[in-house]
Amino acid sequence: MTGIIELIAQTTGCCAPASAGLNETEAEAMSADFQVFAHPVRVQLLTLLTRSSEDVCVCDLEAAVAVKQPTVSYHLKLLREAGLVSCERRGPWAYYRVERERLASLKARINSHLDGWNR
Amino acid sequence: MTGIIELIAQTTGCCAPASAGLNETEAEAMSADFQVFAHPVRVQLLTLLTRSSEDVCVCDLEAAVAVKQPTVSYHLKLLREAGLVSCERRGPWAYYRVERERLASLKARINSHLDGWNR
DNA sequence: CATGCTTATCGAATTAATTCAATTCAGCAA
DNA sequence: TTGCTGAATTGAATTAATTCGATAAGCATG
Repeated sequence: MTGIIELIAQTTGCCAPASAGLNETEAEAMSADFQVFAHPVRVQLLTLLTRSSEDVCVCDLEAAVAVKQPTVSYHLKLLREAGLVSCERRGPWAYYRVERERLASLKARINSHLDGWNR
Repeated sequence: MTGIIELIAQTTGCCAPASAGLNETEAEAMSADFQVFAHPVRVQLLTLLTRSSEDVCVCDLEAAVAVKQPTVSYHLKLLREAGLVSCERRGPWAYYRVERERLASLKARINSHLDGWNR
């Protein structure tokens, strides 16, 4: 027997039963993964860090981007909270490095998100 | 002979010459690619569209997400401007579809961004 | 322990992104 | 035309993200 939804769909001439969607929580998790890379300064910082085999001093990071020190610190904090970088103090300086494992798993997750859009 | 920059670096005890960074324009282009997917509603819409072999009526898209019609329209516009979807009017309805080629090339671009962070 | 240096945090302002009621526009039917 | 329906746009408000001056916290040196 035909359900109400389908009947309505027939009546209105549009709107098929229900769609194979993503629930909001999944979608939020996915978009959050992309968010991390959705700002040029974070992209620059991450690029710099991944390209360096040594830990990088914050002053070098600051020198490489076009924003002031507190802003660099802010973006580094976001990257830290995302688990993508970690830091260590050596004397008055702070040295940052990429957490390559964590970055790799985020990349893997993003790849699987992208794969989900193959068809 | 040693340049001023290096001298200063030596003096301060930190800050190496210059770093293998990304220029701002490149970084902006990269982050813009991620931006597209950085909102749950766009992720939901795109998922729905890629999973459907048929064009999808806007009313179906609206039914699948938790925002009102103008908001859906707004996000569809962004996806359209990114070239990822296109639409066609059939009578009073609008039907959307993924532009799979465009989506594929964006995905490829994102993959190459991610690859750039391998080391 | 005062000073200077580097980085993190606070707080407040600015800017950008998102949301939706109201309206407009387009297509269709009477 | 008139009225109806679905979708886009407008405009204004809200919310989120970014920015940076000022300040604090940590460390080393004299």
